[in-house]
Amino acid sequence: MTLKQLEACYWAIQLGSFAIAADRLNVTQSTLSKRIFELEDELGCLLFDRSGKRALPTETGRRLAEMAVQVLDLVGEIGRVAGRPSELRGVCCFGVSEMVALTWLPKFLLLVRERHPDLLLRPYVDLAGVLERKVVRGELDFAVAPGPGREQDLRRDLVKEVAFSWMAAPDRFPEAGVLTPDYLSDATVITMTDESGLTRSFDGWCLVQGIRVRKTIACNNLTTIVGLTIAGLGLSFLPTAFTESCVRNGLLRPIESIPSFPSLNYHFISRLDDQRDLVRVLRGYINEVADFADPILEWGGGNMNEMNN
Amino acid sequence: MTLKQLEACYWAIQLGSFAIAADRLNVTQSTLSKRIFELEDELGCLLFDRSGKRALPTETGRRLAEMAVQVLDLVGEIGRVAGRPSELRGVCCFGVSEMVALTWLPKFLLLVRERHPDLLLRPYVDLAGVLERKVVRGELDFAVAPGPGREQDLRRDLVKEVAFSWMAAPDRFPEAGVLTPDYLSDATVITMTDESGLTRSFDGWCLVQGIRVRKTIACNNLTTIVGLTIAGLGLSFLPTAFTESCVRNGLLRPIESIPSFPSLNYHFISRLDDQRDLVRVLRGYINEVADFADPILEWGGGNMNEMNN
DNA sequence: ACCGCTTACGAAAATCGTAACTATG
DNA sequence: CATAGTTACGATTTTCGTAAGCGGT
Repeated sequence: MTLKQLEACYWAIQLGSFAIAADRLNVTQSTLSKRIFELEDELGCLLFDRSGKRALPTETGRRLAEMAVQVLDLVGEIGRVAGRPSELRGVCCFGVSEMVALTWLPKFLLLVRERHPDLLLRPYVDLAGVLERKVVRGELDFAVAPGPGREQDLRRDLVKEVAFSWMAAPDRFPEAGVLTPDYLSDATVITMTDESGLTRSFDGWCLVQGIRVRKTIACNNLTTIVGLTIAGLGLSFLPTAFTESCVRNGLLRPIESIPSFPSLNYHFISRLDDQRDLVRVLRGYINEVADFADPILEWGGGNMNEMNN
Repeated sequence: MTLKQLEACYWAIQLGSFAIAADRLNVTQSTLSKRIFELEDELGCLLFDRSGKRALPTETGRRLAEMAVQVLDLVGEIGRVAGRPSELRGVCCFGVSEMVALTWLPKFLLLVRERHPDLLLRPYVDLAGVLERKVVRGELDFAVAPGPGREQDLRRDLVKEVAFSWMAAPDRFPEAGVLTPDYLSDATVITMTDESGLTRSFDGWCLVQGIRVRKTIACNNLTTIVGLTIAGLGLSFLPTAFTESCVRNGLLRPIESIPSFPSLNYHFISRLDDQRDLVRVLRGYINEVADFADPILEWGGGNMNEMNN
């Protein structure tokens, strides 16, 4: 019996698929299949029922997985206790919301490349809801996205509270004005599409305030929304820090609202059953970079100004 | 990190010697040394201090061993839960007292050879005290010997209570006599040597009875003692079952004593920290054969009778 | 000089991935 | 016919034992 076999069996059961488990362990499906077979062979009992299309774990398999995770946890702890510098290798697929991609991600990638040269990172940018589902399925190792999410059974660690505020092109909103529910119900609001954490937050806010917004433009791309807002197509709620340069350059004006738009908590989202060093270490790095990273975009180039008529 | 590495580190620390640990794991010292080095290399810290002659575990090494044993126990349990038939392989060195060697051992060896053809057994016959020390040192995987022993830190599982009685050649003791302390203090008693469990029991018995035996012949070989007793050189206390054929053939006569000689508990002796399947399974077999095995020797050949003058 | 551990090296075995294959829905 | 898992097979890698080496007592 080897640790690799136990690992293979455990993840195959947790993720419900040989293929996804193989991906996660950075081996081919053939290798994973063989490891599981070896384990079955040694134990002399079937761990999976292969009669159907998918391989379903048997009762024995499930019991084994429960014990296997204890073994794997212990082994991970041994490494930690011995003060191993956690040299991560292989491929790590993870998800980020667009705000994260445009602010924390670059520093994060630099940090990881510096500390773990043999780890290949594959960031995947999408809306929070999509990311969460992919983490649940095991297609992503983790995600950084605004919460609260819809999926249960995910571990969420607060990374940072991100302040949002309403924004508009300066000529679209009275200089000293305050955004009231009344005004809002008549204005065009540019939101992200449904799966987005921002939109979820917005919907909740409207519900609580009793506001019904009539005209919305929904777009799945935050950068585009900023562009549309700068172009004067409507109001939007945007991360304050993220749009700081726009405000500084006079492209956007933050608008006070009553009540103010709530800040949004960004989380490091991972599977509850995922005790891997990979996840633990990268979680730490995300926290590290979230405190300092600035947006990578400088808004306010010539073209933008030309659009802004 | 592999299970083999953890196993190597654990036993090297428990047994205090690479060489003995290697023996126990059925690998060469070179292999064990390399496994430990690989582990140290991966963890990036020393597990042993090699400055002296022996390799002494470092603090980190000791902590690792504590966690490693948990891992190994769990893995063993996984095998058990999955209903593995425990195919034992390699070499197993174990000790038996002479009584055991001449009664239970043959059936035990047959049983093991039948159920585990790939396991090579190396029985080693010696006195209980010697066996115990070798188990402590790790030179023997286990021993079957009469208790109570001297060594602490050994696990003792009762195998069987063995009845003893005083024996003498028929013409050396009055037919209907009863052995009294008085008589005993004047008679020649044939005992085993000091390290023997029988002798320990005898010494204890004398102490409690307040008997001081003046003339003793001490021999380290039970079969020889039987022969000496048959030859009429003195009294001895022998396992009742073991000498049954002698009594039947008129070579020995059991002598009632007041108080009677206590029975002796034979134990399966193993290290407290030894959770291996090997030990667990063989312990079961010993219990199995101890209930049925008869002595392999038939006493009473012609030569013996000639001696008995 | 002996004992205990390490190193060097070659043989044997295991591991792993590509690609072809089978079965299910 | 697309998806999920298995099998075949060859190449790389790992593992292991022999034998020599090395340092400490």
